[in-house]
Amino acid sequence: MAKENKTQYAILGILGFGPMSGYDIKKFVDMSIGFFWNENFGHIYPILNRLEKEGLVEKREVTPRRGPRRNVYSLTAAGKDALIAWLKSTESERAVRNELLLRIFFGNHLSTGELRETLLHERKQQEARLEAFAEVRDNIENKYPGSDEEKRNWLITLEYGIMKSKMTIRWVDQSLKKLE
Amino acid sequence: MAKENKTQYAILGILGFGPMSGYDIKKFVDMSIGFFWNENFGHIYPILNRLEKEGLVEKREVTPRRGPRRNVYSLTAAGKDALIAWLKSTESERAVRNELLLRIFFGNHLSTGELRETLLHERKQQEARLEAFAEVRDNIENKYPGSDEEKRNWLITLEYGIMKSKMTIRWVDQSLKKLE
DNA sequence: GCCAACATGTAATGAGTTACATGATTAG
DNA sequence: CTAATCATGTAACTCATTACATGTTGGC
Repeated sequence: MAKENKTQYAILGILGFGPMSGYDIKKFVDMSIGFFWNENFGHIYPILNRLEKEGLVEKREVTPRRGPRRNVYSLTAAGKDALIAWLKSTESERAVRNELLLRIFFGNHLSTGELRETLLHERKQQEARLEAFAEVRDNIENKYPGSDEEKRNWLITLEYGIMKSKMTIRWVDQSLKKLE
Repeated sequence: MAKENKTQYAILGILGFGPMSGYDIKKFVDMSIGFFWNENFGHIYPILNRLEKEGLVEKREVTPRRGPRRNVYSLTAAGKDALIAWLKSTESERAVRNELLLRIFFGNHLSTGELRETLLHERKQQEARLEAFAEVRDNIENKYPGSDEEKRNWLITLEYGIMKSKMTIRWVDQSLKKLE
């Protein structure tokens, strides 16, 4: 089990909510944690295969009378152990890279107007995110059938997103003042 | 010029402050923008070579009477153009991945105590960052010989770091309350 | 009939990290 | 003398993205 591969932990964690196909996993990511996590098929399918070989997930082929065949995966006991081990570990993220800050840092090559545009573009994006968060909250509170604990944890991650967007907007506004 | 490669833009931007060796570039990153950007030699040297072939930077070999030989690179006109084109562009970052939030989202596999530990560990890290920022500010205000404009932009990026750490600490505290 | 959504997979490529290899100089 | 810092580079590897290939089903 390659330690640095984060996709595998995301997959194990998502299978912790119940058996799913690779296709389902991608949908799950996009619809619930898409605002702070991304995955793609070209990575999900090979890793599901590897996890199966390692005995961390179990494959069951489902061939319905109608519709294409699906591979439904579920967590094994070993898979749950691996998931929990990672959850308890406190390795920090290795790559710290903020492209926006890099652009600002090199901003002396731009005019003040162009720098303002860069900041305002970011502001717009954060405002759009804030609007999207309303929909996520609606999903959690009304459409999601999980336990209170699961909802609480989801809301905590959502709150992080909201606070970060609001903070970024505040930062843009005070930075624009500094450019005057 | 491969579009997705961010290291190349970081290198061009840093050479915008003056001619430097690959070694200098790494030091520069670590000492100034290390809190939001990272680079390593295994990537810097090959990319400097490629940028030279593409005519975006110019190499000058310096062999001092004492000390090892150095390759000092400087921005060409084409290099500056490429830098400015990237600065003006507004492609957003592709990979959005927050490992801490992923752990929280899967937190139903941990006890409340273990979840609290995860949050408190993050809180400690952010407090350490806040202390480190004091040193960065000192660097900017007292040791850095650049223009006022350069200092202002640097301080703006620093302020982002400070606000984000403070926000994260607030988020941890209110999340801990939700776990009670 | 056609497009969107369902469903799985591979191949090519690129980005970035880590380990390794080499050698000079300086400070303690 | 030895450790740290200066200085450059390559090789092996992993992670992730994108494009491609293939086929089904349901709705308009």
